[in-house]
Amino acid sequence: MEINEKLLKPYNAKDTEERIYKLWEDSGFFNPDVCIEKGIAEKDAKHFSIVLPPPNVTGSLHTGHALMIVIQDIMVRHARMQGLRTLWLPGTDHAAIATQSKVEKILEKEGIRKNDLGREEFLKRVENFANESHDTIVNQAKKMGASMDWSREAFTLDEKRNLAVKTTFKKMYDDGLIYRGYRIVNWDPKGQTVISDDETISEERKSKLYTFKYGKDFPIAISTTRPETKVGDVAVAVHPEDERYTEFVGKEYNEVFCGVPIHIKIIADEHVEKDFGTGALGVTPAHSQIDWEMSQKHKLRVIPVINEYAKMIVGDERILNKKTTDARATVVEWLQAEGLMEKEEDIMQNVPTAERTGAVIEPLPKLQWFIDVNKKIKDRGDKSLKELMLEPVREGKISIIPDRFEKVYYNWIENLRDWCISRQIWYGHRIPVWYRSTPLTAGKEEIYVGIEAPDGDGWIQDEDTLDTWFSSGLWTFSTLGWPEQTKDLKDYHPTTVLETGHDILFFWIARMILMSQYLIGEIPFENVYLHGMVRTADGKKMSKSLGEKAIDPLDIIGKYGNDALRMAMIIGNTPGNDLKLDENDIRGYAKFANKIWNASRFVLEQTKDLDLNNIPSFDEEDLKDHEALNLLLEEISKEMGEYRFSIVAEKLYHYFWHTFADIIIERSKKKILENNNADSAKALLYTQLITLLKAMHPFVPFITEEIWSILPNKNNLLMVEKWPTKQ
RNA sequence: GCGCGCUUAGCUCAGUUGGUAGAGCAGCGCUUUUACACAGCGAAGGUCGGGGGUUCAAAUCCCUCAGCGCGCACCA
Repeated sequence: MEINEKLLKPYNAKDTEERIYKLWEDSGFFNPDVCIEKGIAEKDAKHFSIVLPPPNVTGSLHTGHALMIVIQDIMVRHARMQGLRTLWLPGTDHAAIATQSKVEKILEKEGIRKNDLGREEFLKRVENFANESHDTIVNQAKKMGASMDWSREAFTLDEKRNLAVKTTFKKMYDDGLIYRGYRIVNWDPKGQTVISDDETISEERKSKLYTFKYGKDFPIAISTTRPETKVGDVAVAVHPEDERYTEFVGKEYNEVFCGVPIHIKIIADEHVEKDFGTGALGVTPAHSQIDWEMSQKHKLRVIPVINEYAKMIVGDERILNKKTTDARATVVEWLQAEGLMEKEEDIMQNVPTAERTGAVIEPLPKLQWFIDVNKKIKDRGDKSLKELMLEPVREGKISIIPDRFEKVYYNWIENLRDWCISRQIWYGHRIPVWYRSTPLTAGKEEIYVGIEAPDGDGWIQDEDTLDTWFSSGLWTFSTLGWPEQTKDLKDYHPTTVLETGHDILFFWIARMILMSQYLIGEIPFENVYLHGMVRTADGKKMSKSLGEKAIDPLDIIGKYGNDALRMAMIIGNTPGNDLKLDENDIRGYAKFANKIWNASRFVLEQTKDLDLNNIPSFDEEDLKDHEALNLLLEEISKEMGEYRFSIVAEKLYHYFWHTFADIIIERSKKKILENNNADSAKALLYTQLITLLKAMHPFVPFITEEIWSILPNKNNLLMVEKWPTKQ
């Protein structure tokens, strides 16, 4: 047999990778049905399934996505080689707010506002953008070598997922878990929508704490950072045990605050901290969460004074229609002029901002849809959603890697409040609720909740859409066909591993556990593997705002090859810890690919006359190395099962280079040249190469598959060979 | 305020039941030997953040302090 001429040239990752991916894709082996049909996996083999955390259709994939694809592809390829029924299900996320605001920004450049277009036309634009992003993403994922079953691809906003969403909404509504309520919510004045608690980020900012009285004769001074909201005050709260103020509790006062008449009652409430400011708190029920709660308890009036654009809606020309920040300056001036201001001090304050738009959150009272996380659910053993989320992790049915995140998870659930799910944006799953008020309903509104629009005239559907995480929460089973009881659902759920970044533990993982436990009464996944954030060499979080410093995964792949990027992302990267990605490392692992290529060339040249049907036995020296590799296989097989990919990759790297290439190949040269146990040496070269190609395949799939394709007596693709065990 | 993580060779990081410190990259020296100069070989480099404790033995367990990072809560 002649040496394949490919081997005579240096390894060219760029040319090879595209060809190899096509080979895999055409083989159909990404689809477990094909694997079963062709005898790669047994029909009754254990399943191994992963749903891809769907990338947002907001553009393209970044290094974070590349990392997630690499880790999952390693798991999936390893499982497939073990003969498991292996499914990796891809998809994309409509990412409601993120995508809509992206398109709004693009339109803005053309001078178009979404209201100019109208809902329908705007949504068309968003869908076009989403489709383009989707195509880019799929293309990129393929370039990254992802062995996903594209035939099962899903989208969080396609028809099937929409049915899942509506079915869920209706069931939750019927069970009394979804309700409509008027209360203080996080309003994003820039995004013009409500957002959930988890979508806010608190930012530390310098701020001024003002201490003053409402009027000259008012007995108590209060402290606040937002004097402009005081036109909506209805009470002053003091601690019940604060002796300074006991005599005033229960008294009521009329004042005119910066031109606005206000009526203030002095109340006692344990929420108040005696030591903060003056120990007295002006209660603004419409614009503060805590004040709202106090107002409910003490039966106080709620007076909204700020609107959705963060502008004042009360007062005279000095403050009316002014932005809150401008109104604040006016009120401060007025307080100073009136001699009411007692103190102005600089403080550091944590201000909640919107995760997506960066705008300062304006707490506003609004009528929104919520999920009740505390209500006991009858057909779930009288447990609440909170308990359903907590239980499987506590009982070890779901294990989180690294396990320190279990504590974080518990802590989040303990502090969890009802989940606000309605959003005032256009792109997303429209809330399946219809309203009607007719003379017959006597001014009261009729409500209909259902999968389809109700019969009859006059019904108007809720304008709002659902929080994007509502549909994401269904992902492990909506992708498998639920609410239909499909074969896939039976075959692949609960999924084996959920692999994602630790930053979406609450957003997504918790919501998936909630939905799965509630809707189908089982866990969504057995294991959660959390990777860290990808950072640049100087420690910055990799993101587009970094511009040139951010590494584009496709650039890197073009330059050094996918296999090199994979090794750089896996070695030295442990779950939960951030990864600093340095181009130098990637360059280093490109050398490794080259080493594999050259060593393989040598082995294939030396063993071309080897009788593969009758491989000679090893001499004593070679037998030792044969057994050393067996030992290594034993170790790494165990470590693969423990998700210790960094260790495995490093061991394989080290063994291939410093044992196989440095020692075994070097020794074989001498033996073959001197014709001293040359057969044994050749046998060892060949068997070790075969074994190492298999073991390395999940980590460096392209180059190993390419070398495999050159081997004389292969019967199939390397990707479906059996994972090597002791021989 | 509560909690978590990190601190190991110049840089980036491994180090899972405690048993004489590991890898990659960079740097240094030598070698163009026919798989590979996208290489090989060799040497150098660390009181494992400080202090204390448990132990025959601690990077590893416990306490404490410090620096950095993160999460949650508060946010008048």
